[in-house]
Amino acid sequence: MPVHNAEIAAMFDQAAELLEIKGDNPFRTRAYRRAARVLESLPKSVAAMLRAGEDLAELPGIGEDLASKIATIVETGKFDLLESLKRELPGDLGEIAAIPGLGPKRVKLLIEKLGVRSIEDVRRAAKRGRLGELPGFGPKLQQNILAALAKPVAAKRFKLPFAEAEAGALIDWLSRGLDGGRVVAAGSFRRRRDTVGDLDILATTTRAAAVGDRLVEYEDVAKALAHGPTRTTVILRSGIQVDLRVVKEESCGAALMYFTGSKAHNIALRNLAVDRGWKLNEYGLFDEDSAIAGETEEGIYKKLGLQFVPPELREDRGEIALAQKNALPHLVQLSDIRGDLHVHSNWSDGNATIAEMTQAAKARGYAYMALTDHSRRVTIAHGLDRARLLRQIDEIDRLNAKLRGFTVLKGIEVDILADGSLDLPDEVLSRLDIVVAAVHYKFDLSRDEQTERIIRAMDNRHVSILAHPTGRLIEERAPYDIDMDRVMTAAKERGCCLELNAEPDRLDLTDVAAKAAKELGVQIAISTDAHSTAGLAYMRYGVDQARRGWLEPGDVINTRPLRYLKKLIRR
DNA sequence: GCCGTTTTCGGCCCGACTGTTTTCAGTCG
Repeated sequence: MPVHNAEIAAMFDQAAELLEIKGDNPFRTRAYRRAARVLESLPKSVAAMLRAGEDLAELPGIGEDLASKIATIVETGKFDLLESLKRELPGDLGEIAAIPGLGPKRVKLLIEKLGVRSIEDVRRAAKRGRLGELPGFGPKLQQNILAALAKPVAAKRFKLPFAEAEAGALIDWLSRGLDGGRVVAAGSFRRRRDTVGDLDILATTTRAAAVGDRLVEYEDVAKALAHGPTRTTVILRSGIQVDLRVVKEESCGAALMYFTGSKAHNIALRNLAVDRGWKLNEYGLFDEDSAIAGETEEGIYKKLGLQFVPPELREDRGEIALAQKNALPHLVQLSDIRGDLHVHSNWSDGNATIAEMTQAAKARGYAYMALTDHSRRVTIAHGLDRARLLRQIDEIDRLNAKLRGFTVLKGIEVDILADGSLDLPDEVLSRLDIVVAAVHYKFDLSRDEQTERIIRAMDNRHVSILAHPTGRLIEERAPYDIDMDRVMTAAKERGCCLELNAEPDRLDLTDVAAKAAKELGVQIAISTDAHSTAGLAYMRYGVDQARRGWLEPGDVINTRPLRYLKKLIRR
C-alpha cells in the first residue's frame, strides 16, 4: 500500500497540532507544518524519490530527522510520534481546535480542567456554563463557541468564477465610496489558486476607517467578525469570508505583497530582510526606522536583490532562489495561445454549431481549433459513431475550404474503455488530425488497474493528448486513483501530450502536476473543453494554472503555429 | 526540528484584533 505525499503531510500536520496542544517547542511544530507544505508541493512522490536513491534531507525544511521519519512512514505506513501523541491526547482534538476562538492553549485547558475529548463534550460543558470556570474564558467567548457549535461551517473552498463575481461586486461597492485611492484583491485569488478559501481585499486611502465602515454596510454582509481601524473581517451571505486591510499609499506595495502571500513566500522574504539587518512588514521595508522601500512590490523585490516574482509563483517552491539569480521562468501568457485543442459542438453535447464555435475561436484571435466531440460510448452526450464522425469530417473539410487564416482540426474526444482500448477503431482515428483520449467511467478501478488502463490508451499511436488526466471535479468529485509519476513517464516515452483542462470546475492537471510534467519534459495542451462559444473564455483559467505550474510558452503545444503543432501531435 | 559568507548553538516573520484584564495572552492571517 503506497503512501502518498499528501498522507504524510496530513500526519505531520496532525502531529504539529497535538504538539502545540501539549505546549511543545513552537519552532518544532512549525518545522512539521513547513515540512507538510513542502511535501504537498513536491512534483514527485517521496516513495519514488526514495526508490531512486534521492536524499530527502536535501529538500528545504527537511533535515536528517524528518527525512528518516518519512522513510519509515513510506516503509511501514506508521508514524510512531503521531501514534504516541494520539495515545497521550485521545479524542477529536483537531475538530475542537477548529472552532473559531479555540487554539492550542485553550484546548489544552479544556482537556486538563474539564476532561473534554470531543465536540459533544465541549457542547455539554458550554451549555452547563462550565467554560466560565476557566481562566480566559469570558462570557463573550462562551457565547461565540456555542454559536459556532450551533451552526458548524464546513471548511469550504470556493471556485474562481464564484470568487471573481463576489470580489468584483464588492470591490466595485468599496471603490464607489472612496475619494481617491484604490481597491484590489490579493491573497490566493491574486495568486490564481484553483480555489480560494476567503477574499483578501486591500484598499489604499488616507481615510482608513471609512472603508472598513463601508464594508460592514455592504448589503451582502451576513456577519461582521472583526472591525478595527485598519482591518475588517466579515462573512458574506454566500458563506465566503472577506478580510479587508487598509493602508496609506506609501505602503501600498508592501501591503499588497503581505496580503498576496503566500505565507511561506512572505516568511522567506522577511528572512532575507532580516539577513540584511532590515525588517519587512505590511508597511514597508525598513532599515531601523526609515523606510527604504514599500510603495511598490517591484521596489521591495529589487532592494532584497530579487527579480520581480509574479504572484502565481509565490509559493516558496524554489522561486526565491531563482529570482536571486535573475532566472525565473518566462511564464506563458494568454496572448501566447494560438488555438484551442478540445472543443465540443452540437454534434455531441455542445450547444453551438461547428460554424459558431469556429467563428468564436477566430474572434479570439486564434489560428486553429480542434473539434473534439465525444465518441459513441458517451451515449448521454450523443457521442459520435464511425458513420457520424465520417460525416463530420466531410463537413469540416467543406468549412475549412471556405476559411481564410484559420483551420479547424478534425478530432475526437475518444473514450478510454475499461481495458484501456479505445471507443473507435484505428482505421477511423487514422483519418483525424488529432485524437484526445479521456476516461469518463469506471473511476473506481484500483490504482494499478487505472494506471495500466490509461497507459494502454496512450500506447495507441493515434492518441495525441490525454484529456483531464485525473478526472477530478473541484469540490465535487475526487480524482481517480492513478500513479501520476508512471503516467507522465509513459507519456514522455510515447510522445503523448497531457491536457491542462482549463474548465474552472476541473483545472486538471493541477499546478503541482503541471510543474512535474514540465520537469519531465512532457508537453502540455491547455484546452477549454468548451461546450459553448462562451466556454472558450475559460482559457484564461487554464493559463493561470499553467503559470502556477511554471510553464513557459515552449512547454505548451497550443502556443505553436499550426505547422509546428501538427508535428507535435503526430506520433 | 531546521539551519548557517557572523554561527554546529542559538536563533527561528510580523502585526491586528478580541476579550479579558488593568498590561496582555491568545488567536488569526
